[in-house]
Amino acid sequence: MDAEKLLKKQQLKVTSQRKAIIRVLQNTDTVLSAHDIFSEVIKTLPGINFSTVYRNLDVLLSKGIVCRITPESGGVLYELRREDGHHHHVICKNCGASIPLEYCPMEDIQAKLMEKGFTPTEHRFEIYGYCEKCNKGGELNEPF
Amino acid sequence: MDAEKLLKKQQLKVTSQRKAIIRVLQNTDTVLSAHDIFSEVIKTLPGINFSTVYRNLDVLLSKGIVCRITPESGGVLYELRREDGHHHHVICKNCGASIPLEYCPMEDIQAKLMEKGFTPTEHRFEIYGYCEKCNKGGELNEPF
DNA sequence: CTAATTGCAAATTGTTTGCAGTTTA
DNA sequence: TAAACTGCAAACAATTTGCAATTAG
Repeated sequence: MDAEKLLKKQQLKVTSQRKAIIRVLQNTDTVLSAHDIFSEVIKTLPGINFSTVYRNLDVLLSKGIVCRITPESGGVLYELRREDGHHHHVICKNCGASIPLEYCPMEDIQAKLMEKGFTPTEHRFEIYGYCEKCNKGGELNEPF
Repeated sequence: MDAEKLLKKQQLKVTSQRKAIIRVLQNTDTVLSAHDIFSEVIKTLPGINFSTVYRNLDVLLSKGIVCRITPESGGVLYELRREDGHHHHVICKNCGASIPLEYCPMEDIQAKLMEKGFTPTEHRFEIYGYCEKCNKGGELNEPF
């Protein structure tokens, strides 16, 4: 779905800034920091401000258009949320590649938790490591 | 194990600040922010500085004495690392209670990832919700 | 005694806010 | 044209740093 449609669907005003941010996220299969996004967007929209990027990532997040990833090492990363249901991430520590994972561990333990009187509302499951490409050839970056 | 032994075992100098920080973590079963820890430690060690707390949390982390939790909602939380092997956390969003979980989802998919050429190095699995106590009675805090 | 550690103050980073002008629906 | 959105500059919170004095081994 293109940027404009995504925005309209969520009843958000269609601005050039929002379209640009979404396009950046659409044109990559890696997770990006707010800074990454800003420095990409500014190429096509030289006037844009950092606060606009932050504000829009927040609204996109609240509307479920993007999702947020917070690696143990710190920092906050974003990616476009896939429309096809709940899933988790496998993320390459070298190139940032984000691979969706269908498997969800909650199914296996939901019942057990409820038994103990704990009511789960959210969970996160993320896997970090090296993707096929980065495994093999060459130098590693370790950006996070 | 008492604070002093923990430090000696990791070949760290035993200072009153480090002992105090570890004791705070030992005397709770909830996850704590750096700020929480600081305001607790300062009660017994009035002169301690925030930077000392941060620096020491870093060394304790690197030595595996504490572990770090970063909820999706932001912020960084710490708790004493349990000695008994790998485990994950179930955390109450109301009172911060941290319940260890023996179950680890990696076993179930490790092989599948390797097949795809992905080499996992780390992972995280955290569950958030409400513990038995908070489920029932009373007002909720939602501190994170 | 020497290297590690601490307190202090200042710097830095990442993010958020108020406001006045601009744009979208 | 009203409400939403943006740029700007300033504020902010959390964390880090350099340095001189202190302390543990």
